[in-house]
Amino acid sequence: MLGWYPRHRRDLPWRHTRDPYAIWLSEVILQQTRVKQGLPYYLDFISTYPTVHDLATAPEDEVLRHWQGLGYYSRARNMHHTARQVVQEYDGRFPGSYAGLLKLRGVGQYTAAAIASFAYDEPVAVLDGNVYRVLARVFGLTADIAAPASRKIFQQLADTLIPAGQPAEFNQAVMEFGALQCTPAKPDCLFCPLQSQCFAFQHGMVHELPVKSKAKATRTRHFHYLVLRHNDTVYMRKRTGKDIWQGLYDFALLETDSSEVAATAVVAHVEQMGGQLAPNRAEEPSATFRHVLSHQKLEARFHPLWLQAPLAAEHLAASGLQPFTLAEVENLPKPVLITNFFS
DNA sequence: AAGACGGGGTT
DNA sequence: AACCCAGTCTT
Repeated sequence: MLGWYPRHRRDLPWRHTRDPYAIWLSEVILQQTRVKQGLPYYLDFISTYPTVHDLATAPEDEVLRHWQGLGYYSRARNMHHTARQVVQEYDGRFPGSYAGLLKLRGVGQYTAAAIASFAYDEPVAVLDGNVYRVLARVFGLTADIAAPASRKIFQQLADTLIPAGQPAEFNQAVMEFGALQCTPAKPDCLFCPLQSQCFAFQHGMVHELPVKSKAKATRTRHFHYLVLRHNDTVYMRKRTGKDIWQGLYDFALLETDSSEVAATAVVAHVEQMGGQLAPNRAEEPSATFRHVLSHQKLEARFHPLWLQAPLAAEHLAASGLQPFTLAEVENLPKPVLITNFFS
């Protein structure tokens, strides 16, 4: 690994720093995210918030707006919380050990190991999708990598493999090797330096390893968005609660179990929110927007609805709706589905 | 231990 | 359509 890595490593900005803040930022962004997708976000964040103090003092909406489109938005909310905590309770300095880092919200075993090894040279092995795959193939481990109980098998092995004094180099090497050489599909076994010692290659099991149980099927949800308008105002709502897209803005929502919704149900919902529809301004609902999440399929239709008068303050409070101009909407953090609707 | 949580790229 | 990605948190 240590021979392969210097010859193949990509030149990435977070590889030029030992600053735990910058490393933490990159690692949180890269959780469940490919380097290619995360790189522009990292560059934006590190330039907008060069220090943990800059991030800590930013409003949450602004942080989410910068995160928009990257997905798994709890990462951004947890990251923001941790920045504030580091400033307020840790005097602006990140914990200096794996155990200390693990206490931070949004920092799990992988991220704690990454920061501890990259920034502090602590000899703890990172275990991400790449490392699981490389170890399973090279050593012929058949434990189901989707099962939490399998982690300790891989972690124990990985920890013993770290060469003395080079945890940062080794951890990055294995991940890079998994990302570029020992890929999930069509790994480059022909030119692999581990060919002769790789269990999977020697036993013709490259495509059977790693073993990973399949995820549960996803469900389909039907969204009917009520796009309430009055003159230049559009009403939107910040999503709270335990559903998807916490902290992002969308419209008043009528969720049904089919792609159709009765016009009377739409009117009733508007009136329940204190709205009166303007006469003779009925518009057809949009075509269906399909949006796929990891665990849900969404089918959304947007119903343009013109109000006769602005919504009163008491009704805004009750429904959670807030009035915005289109220019303001631009700066709100929104799910990609909503962004697609506007464009 | 199992589910929830995004969006984009590859095969 | 299935799989995967520099995973973590909640239940």
